Amino acid sequence: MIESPSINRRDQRREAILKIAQEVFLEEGFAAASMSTIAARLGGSKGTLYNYFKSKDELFSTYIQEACSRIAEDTFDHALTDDEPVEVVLQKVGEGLLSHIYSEWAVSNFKVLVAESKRAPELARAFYQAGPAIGRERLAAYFEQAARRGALTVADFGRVAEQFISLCRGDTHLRILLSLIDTPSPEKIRADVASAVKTIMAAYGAPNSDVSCVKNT
Amino acid sequence: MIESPSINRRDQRREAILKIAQEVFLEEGFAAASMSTIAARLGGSKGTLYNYFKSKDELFSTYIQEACSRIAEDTFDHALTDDEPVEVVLQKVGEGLLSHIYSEWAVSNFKVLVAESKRAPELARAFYQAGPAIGRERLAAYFEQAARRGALTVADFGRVAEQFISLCRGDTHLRILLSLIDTPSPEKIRADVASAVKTIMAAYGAPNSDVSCVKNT
Amino acid sequence: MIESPSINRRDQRREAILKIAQEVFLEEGFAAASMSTIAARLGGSKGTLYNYFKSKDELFSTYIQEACSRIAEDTFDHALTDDEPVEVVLQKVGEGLLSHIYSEWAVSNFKVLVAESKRAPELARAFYQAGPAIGRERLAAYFEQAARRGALTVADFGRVAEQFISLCRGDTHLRILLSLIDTPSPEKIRADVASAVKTIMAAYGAPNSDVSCVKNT
Amino acid sequence: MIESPSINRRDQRREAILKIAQEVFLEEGFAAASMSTIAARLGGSKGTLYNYFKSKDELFSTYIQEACSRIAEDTFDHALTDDEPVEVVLQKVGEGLLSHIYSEWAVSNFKVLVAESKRAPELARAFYQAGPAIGRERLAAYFEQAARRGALTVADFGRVAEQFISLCRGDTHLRILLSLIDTPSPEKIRADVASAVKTIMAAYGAPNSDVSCVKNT
DNA sequence: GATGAATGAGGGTTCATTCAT
DNA sequence: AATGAATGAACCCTCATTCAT
Repeated sequence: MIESPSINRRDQRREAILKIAQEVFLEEGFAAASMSTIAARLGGSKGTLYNYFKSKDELFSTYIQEACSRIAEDTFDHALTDDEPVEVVLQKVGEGLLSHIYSEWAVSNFKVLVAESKRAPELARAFYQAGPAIGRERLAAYFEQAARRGALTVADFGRVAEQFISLCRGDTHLRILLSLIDTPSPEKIRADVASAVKTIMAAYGAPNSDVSCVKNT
Repeated sequence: MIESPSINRRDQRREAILKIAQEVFLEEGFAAASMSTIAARLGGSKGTLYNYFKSKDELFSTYIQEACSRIAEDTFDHALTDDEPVEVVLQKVGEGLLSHIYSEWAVSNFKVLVAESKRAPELARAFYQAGPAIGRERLAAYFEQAARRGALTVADFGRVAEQFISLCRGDTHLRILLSLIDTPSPEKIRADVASAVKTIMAAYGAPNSDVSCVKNT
Repeated sequence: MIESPSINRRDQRREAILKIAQEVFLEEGFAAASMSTIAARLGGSKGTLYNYFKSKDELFSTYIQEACSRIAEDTFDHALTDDEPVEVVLQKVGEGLLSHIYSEWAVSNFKVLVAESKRAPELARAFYQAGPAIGRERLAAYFEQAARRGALTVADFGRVAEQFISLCRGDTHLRILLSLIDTPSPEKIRADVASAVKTIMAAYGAPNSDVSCVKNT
Repeated sequence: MIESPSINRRDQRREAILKIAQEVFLEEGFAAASMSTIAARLGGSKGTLYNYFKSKDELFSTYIQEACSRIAEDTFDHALTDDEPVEVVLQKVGEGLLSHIYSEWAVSNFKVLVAESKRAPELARAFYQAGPAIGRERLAAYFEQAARRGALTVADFGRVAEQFISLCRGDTHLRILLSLIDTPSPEKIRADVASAVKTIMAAYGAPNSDVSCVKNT
């Protein structure tokens, strides 16, 4: 019934190592991060690291994969409801999205992935599948429903989903990646998203909808 | 009046070093690039490198700065003319823009900058100012003119410029940064831009314009 | 009278460890063999190894000593009979000897001993006493008997025994030690021994003997 | 005309490194020898070693190859003359041979080669070709000439050459390889060779020869 | 100005060994 | 008796940097 405590202990240690490793990788990037640094911060010896992970590469890739699984958490789902006007839904979704991808963790993560993408494209792919790809698909599905309801006049749902997300990110994401600005304030995020929503609605909103709002329900 | 020839020689050598350094940095990234590799490719000795650049860091930052100055080349100017319909102009501009930022050189460059942005944010800033910022300003100026002419109903020119560029990049830029895809084909670029143009025109095109095209000229 | 079963168990485990250790030492040599490898193959933990053997050195030396005791098995005795002509006896003995010292096990063993002889000469001595020395003595005793019978004209029995063995080994042993050839075929062994026998008989055979000397050929 | 002194210097340094490396390899064997040890004994840094040799393996293999070329020095040629009786020639040759292969250098060398022969059989082969193989061939050629002169009744020259060498080595070589005895005294060598010569002559000496054959015994 | 030998700190990794459980 | 996590020293190797020539 009860898991062997030793297994628990081992898992805990492993998690602790991964946590430290994540910190160091995020701070310094893969190449500059050293196993010595990680071990020192862990308060353990380098040998211990190698008891849990075969190599620096494996440690890195394990961390990335765990990170990916964390990304998939539903940034979208709870917001993607037909109960509210499209603008409202998009605003919520957009804000949630930006809050997530602008978080310090996600940004550092992304930078590391970009830096190592040539060396380890499969990690980058895993990240993309777990994150951006899923988000876009869900949003596209929402657009499809909205179009069926007549709330939007959209033909290529995937494309418009991509466009909405791109509009939300705008230049800001780029500037964050380049460390030119810090995490934007909620107000800035709200404004950027509002702007994106306005453009999308202007382009694809149902023309006869007074307030571009779904009437039913 | 005449520069001492020895100084000329020195400059030439310096340029040669920078050229090689650029190649190596682009291929391997800052951390993985080694002074030995650069010297070997140069056909010179490591000592020589240090005669021209105090350190690896200085060599890197010099290269980035030179790269930035090359970015500012007018991707936009020749296309940004009032002589053609807005859609046509935007299509041209968008294609030119994407061709540029999707070029192998620009992509590698950008990756390196992202990877090193924490270590050297001033380089990233220089890049941003020399590249994206200028492009956006010029496009904004064009939108302003177009709005004055009545060809567009745009209030915040800078914002729409940003939106247009973001729409052009879409997800593709992201996937390139992650090494998930290679440089897109001209057809793909054309289609992406066309999509962006359509959206922008749908959102901001002058309503009474039949073909959303400026009539004069 | 009866050994405690726990002690039996302990001995069995100890033997199992030695068996695995032998395999690994033979395959990889002392330096390259690691306690981790041995433990892994054993299906146990490294800690267990240290419960049975104080150190890697002790494990190694125990294995060598056990190996030595196995060497002494009578390669010679059954063949060393006065019932047959000297040539026949020598041929049999020589073939038995070479088959033994050319076996994979003996070769690997010998290589390891040579490699580690400086570090642990007492092991090498144990091996030599248990193997080559005994073999030579028995052969010398046989020569003595043969000489008494008049079948051979030998004065220094030990010397001739040594010579016969050396002739049998020839260059082949050397080449095996250097991994230049694999275990020779029985035909090759037979021929080498025949050659050695012929030389020994030519040098030491009783000239007028029609008892101890094969007539044909 | 004059070699660049810098090249000379480099070569000298390289030779110095090889010399030290040889010492360490001979003392400790390949596996146990460490680059740190070599560097320390050299009075230089590890980095320097790697400026001259790409890896420990390359350093080792270079040393072995240089050692091989040193082996080929004519142990035999000057002695292999037809001007003297066969016994005398063989005695000289045998003593020269044993002096050489029993030298501390050759013994250690051989041990190292045996230890590493699995890992690097090509080195072992190079050694064998440069040393034992050549020696045997030269001796075989001498036997052929002697047989033509009627001084010996030998059919298979190569075989007898091998036999003579094996007889010379006897058990002594084995015991040296196992570190059971030190380099034998000249007297011991002389006696061992004499014994080998006697056996060979007894077996293959021309019976009626009064020139090349010892009469007594 | 150019060289390239030399350095030494630090990289990732392995391994015999210990010890609490 | 058995485990296996932890250690830390040592391993081979790389690299930015210096300096005498």
